Amino acid sequence: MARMVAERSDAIASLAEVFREHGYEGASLALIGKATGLGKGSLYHFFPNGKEEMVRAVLADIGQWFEDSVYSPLRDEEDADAAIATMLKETTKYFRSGGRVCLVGALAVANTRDLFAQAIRGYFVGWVDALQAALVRQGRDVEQARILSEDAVLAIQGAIVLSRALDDPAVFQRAIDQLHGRLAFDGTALDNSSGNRSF
Amino acid sequence: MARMVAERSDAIASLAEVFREHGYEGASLALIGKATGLGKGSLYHFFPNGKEEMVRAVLADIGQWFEDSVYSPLRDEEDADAAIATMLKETTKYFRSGGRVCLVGALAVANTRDLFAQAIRGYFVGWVDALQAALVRQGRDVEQARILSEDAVLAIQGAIVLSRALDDPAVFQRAIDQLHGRLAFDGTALDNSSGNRSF
DNA sequence: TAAACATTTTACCGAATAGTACAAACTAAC
DNA sequence: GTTAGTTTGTACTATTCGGTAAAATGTTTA
Repeated sequence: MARMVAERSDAIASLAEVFREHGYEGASLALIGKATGLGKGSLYHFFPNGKEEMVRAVLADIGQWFEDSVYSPLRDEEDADAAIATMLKETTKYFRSGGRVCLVGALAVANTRDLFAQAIRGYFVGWVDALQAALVRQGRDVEQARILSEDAVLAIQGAIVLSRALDDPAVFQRAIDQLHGRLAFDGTALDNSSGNRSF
Repeated sequence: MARMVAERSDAIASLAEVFREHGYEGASLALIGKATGLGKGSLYHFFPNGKEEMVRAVLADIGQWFEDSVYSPLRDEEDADAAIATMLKETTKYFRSGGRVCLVGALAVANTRDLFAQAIRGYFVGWVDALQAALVRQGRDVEQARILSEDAVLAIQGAIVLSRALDDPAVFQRAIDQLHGRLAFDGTALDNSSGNRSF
């Protein structure tokens, strides 16, 4: 094997950034080449299927990062509140308080959605499910945990949109603080049985 | 003038749809021509500055619709609760339960954001301010109303993203229902004990 | 060293891109 | 019916697009 100095994985961080900033169609091979420092030949050597394969690699990388840094703690950490706090902290850092776009979210509202539908769905299903698990571990009702976890994930996506639109990171921060309050277990969750039977 | 059948304004609905579906860069003149039924000659006759002017016209049209159908009632309707219910109803219809993307939101997370920054900002500022006014009219604290209205607007944007990602209109609907509960004035708002928890 | 393989450079392709120029066709007013 | 102005079709730029081909260079293994 030749020198492994320039591996496929080395390019992925740059690829992620250029797709985040310019979208799928907006990221031309010229831009990609400039961002990665690789010529077309190298790019097509590492990603024979072109831009589509590059995005898939980026999505896989992003998915792995979230799995390790967010989903896994939410699912497995004993202290559910701590796992949720970690999620909010890591998410804030990752999205740079709304200064950084969520590539998956951006792809979800683009016309290229169908091409990556499975990966996009997996990203969000993983997030919602993991958060739901943590909320249930808090002692919440399964249904309420479902609603609440969907609510939290969409709030983060919306916070990115709004804080970018208003060009104000404080909007993102306030949304995260709101979520902190809404997701923290305050004991009242146990009281509301509202006739739900378990099965 | 020649046949008045084809006026500038007649094309705007089609333009809005094609930009919604394909984004700014993705909407080629070929697609635009097909969607509007106009050739390049006509398009550049009505919009001498090309795609940029088309998007500006679409954004102005969207802004006017929201002003009339949503912001104005929120600001001026005596019954604040009714105005909020109208907002949620009209919004659900407009975005087709998440099946239709918000062009302004999509532009906000695209690289073309800077080009339309003012219009994007105006759209969201108008929304948040109008909703805040309605919430204050309910008797809420100004600060809390601000937080709550930001929270609602970003939730709608996030609901579009998530429901599209999961390809499930029910997600959007649940988010709207949640908002209905959160925005309805239930008297507890005066206690100021909800929301903010220390951590 | 030499063969085997990995990587990169360079030149190239056809198609599609946004935008321009302008003559033809149409419509309304007189 | 003529004229003046509006709208549209067509042909045309110049550039960029994603992608291909293959020779050339580099690296590792034997």
